[in-house]
Amino acid sequence: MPTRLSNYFLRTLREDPSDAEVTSHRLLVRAGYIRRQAPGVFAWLPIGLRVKAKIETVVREEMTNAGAHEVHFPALLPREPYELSGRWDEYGDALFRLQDRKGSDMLLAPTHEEVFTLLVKDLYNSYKDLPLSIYQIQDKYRDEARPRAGLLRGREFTMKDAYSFDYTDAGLDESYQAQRDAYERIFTRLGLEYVIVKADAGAMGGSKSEEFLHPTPVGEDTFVRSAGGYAANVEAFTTIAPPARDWTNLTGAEVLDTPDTPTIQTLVDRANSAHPRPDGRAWTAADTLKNVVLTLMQPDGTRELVVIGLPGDREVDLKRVEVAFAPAEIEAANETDFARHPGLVKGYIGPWSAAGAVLGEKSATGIRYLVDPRVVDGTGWITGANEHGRHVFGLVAGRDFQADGTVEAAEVRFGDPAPDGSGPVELARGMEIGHVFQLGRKYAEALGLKVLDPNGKLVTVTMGSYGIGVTRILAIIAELNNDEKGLIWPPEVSPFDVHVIATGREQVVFDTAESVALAIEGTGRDVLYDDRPKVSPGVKFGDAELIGVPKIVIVGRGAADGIVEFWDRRTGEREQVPVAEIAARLG
RNA sequence: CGGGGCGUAGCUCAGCUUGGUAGAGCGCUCGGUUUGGGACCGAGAGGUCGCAGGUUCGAAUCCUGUCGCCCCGACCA
Repeated sequence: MPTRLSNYFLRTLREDPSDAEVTSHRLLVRAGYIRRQAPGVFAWLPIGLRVKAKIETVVREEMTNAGAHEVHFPALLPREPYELSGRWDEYGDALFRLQDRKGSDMLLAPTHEEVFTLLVKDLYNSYKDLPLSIYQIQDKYRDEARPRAGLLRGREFTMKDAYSFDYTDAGLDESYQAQRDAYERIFTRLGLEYVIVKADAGAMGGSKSEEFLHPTPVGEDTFVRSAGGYAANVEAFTTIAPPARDWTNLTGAEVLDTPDTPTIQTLVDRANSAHPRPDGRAWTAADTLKNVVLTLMQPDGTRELVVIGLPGDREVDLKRVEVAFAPAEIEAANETDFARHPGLVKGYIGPWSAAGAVLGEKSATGIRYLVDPRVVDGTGWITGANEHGRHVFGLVAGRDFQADGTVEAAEVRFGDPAPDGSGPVELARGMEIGHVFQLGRKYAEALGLKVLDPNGKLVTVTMGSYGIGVTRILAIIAELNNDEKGLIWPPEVSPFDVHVIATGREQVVFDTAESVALAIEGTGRDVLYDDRPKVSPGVKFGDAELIGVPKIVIVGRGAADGIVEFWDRRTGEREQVPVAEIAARLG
């Protein structure tokens, strides 16, 4: 039977909801697909559920094609597995934690690596059982600091998460590739533009990781790409270190007075006026070495000071720093930190002073000192002399100071060279719609998942994890497919295939509409039939446009003559069609 | 966590500056008319003005506190 609007649980709103800003959120609420329950938490109404199911169908079909089997875990889980993997602590405030009546800690899962691993451990113990790929479509919970943009960034969201289990690295590569291929098919079928970028494996652990980003200015990920085909999340971008230089002909370092120069700009100005370069070229920010003091807060509560040295024309990219020091949290050093290290003179910090090394694990302060990869041996810098109002000029890396290592902390800029030599990169914004990871043995090791290999040896299983944000995809599709009147669904995900409208008061209209709806349904299509009596045509047309089913059939004034109208929601074109031909006309 | 905005009927909002019996449009109910672009007439139902305290003869309105929501930023495997 067609779904009849007269008794469907659907209520459209005439006006935009006041708490919805972004288009997808606004339209999905207004057209009766979802309702907000709490910040970042939404209820799904029947028509919304249909769209969600359509997307899930595409995902399921491609998971099946990739050889993965569907399972379903609870969202509510005990603490223990997450304690064993370390994520109970590492996940921090983003984890929804709760206790049962006995006081046992539980959580609402942000992802399910641990329990999938334990399930396989329970049931499998031979290499003959592998490879294995299993997946679920489940709601995930993350207590985001600031949920926003409706479904695009919620605290509860539906995700397809798949996990692969292999006993060899080559097997993992194959399983990973199968999921990656499936993702390409899924996004292609859904008509979603995507870019595959190298990603940081982050706190998930593991090695190889790629993100599927949908390029959009409202995306919250920044990625870089080169004309030569390199693509990476900025968090995963690696800087090419220039070759080390010979310093034998460089003059010695010299401490000079530079009063009132606490910032790079004031320093460059003062250097040019008071201490011009011998070769006549002006000093620039790139000649200075900026030293930023940060505090690392480890999950176990330990606090460490670290100083990062980078060219003065580069800003620190906090996201990249976070990645570099994960899972530690980064904070700016506070007054207490400076008070504890009188050797650091705020505004004039450098790795060296007339008295010797100031930064580095073997220095007077013992503070770990990491530098940007561009700070190679033989490069000379203007940097703080650890005396108020004084800088050291011509301080040469490798000769005058030693760093404890390099760190990817500097911002990535337009024109920076791609690490694979494929040319300069440009920056763009994208929204993460999928993520594939080679987890390796982190979880299997922590939870003891081993199998006997062909030689009878116990080996730790290697895993992959693969996520797709189902509800986020739904929101992006809505974001991409609409006009000022409402939604316009792509056929593959539309809640219904055809929307039949009966408009008029004569019985023949409703009789005709009824038979047309049934006839169309008879061809295997889902039909939404607006059979509401006493609702004016304007309202029905408006609702149809808002709801966004791409194909609309209007049964009205031509009904008595056996004529109905086909209305293409996307183009707005209308066409008179004899009743007998309408089902065929729908293609 | 920092900055900004907003809490009044189911929805969207006015009223607050300058204190005096709670408003509009839409939606909803009943009766009637109307039916190809959000119709009309008549009669209705519906609100602890976010919450608490204070000032006052009297508070939606002024003061203090508090809670919540939205937006920007920070944060975001």
